[in-house]
Amino acid sequence: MQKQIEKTDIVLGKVLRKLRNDAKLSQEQLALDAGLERTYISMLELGQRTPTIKTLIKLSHALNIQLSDLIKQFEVAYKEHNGQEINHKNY
Amino acid sequence: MQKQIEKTDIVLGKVLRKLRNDAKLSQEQLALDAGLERTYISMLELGQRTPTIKTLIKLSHALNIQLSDLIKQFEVAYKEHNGQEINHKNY
DNA sequence: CTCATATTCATACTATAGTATGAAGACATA
DNA sequence: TATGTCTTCATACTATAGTATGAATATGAG
Repeated sequence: MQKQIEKTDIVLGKVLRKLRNDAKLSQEQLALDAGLERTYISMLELGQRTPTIKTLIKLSHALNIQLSDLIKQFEVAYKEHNGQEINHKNY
Repeated sequence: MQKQIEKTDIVLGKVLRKLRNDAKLSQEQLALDAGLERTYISMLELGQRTPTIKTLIKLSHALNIQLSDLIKQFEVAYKEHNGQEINHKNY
């Protein structure tokens, strides 16, 4: 019985990856800017970790975005993800 | 050297308490609705814990509010808290 | 192909989020 | 005083967030 990966984590990971790509940062650079670990960024983007609000604040700073905007994008992506599930394979 | 309580946690705790009072819920009722522990709600409101985004989602559902709205209120409260620090003792 | 950079995987570890229980304090109301 | 409801405190525990290191895999440029 391996660790269950939850949809919220998957969706959040995708949002974070998009924001990082938009900012043209590597995972390593983002990790440095946010004061986090290289591999932890990877795990977050893969939906294998659930960040605390403090970690999200660090990330939003490093990504030069408001935390509430990050969360808004998460909410939107979460709804879209729901709709997709009916007809698409998600990968 | 006791555990350092951080401002983000203090501010978030105050926001959560206000939202709960507005919703006219006891800590115990909110805990039940959100699927969390009675005492954990207390610790959150006292700024002694840093919730994950998953926990915040549970709380926002139980409080019948959008997560992004909760976060917005946090951001506003955080700025207000900054302003106060210059002239007031904060308690 | 080679070389460099970016990302993922594996593993082990430390710090802290969140559970669980009970008792102590606070604050009303009778 | 007493009784009930709500909140905090104390303590111990389990689950998981986040660190740390190195190697494996992927991707892209020359």
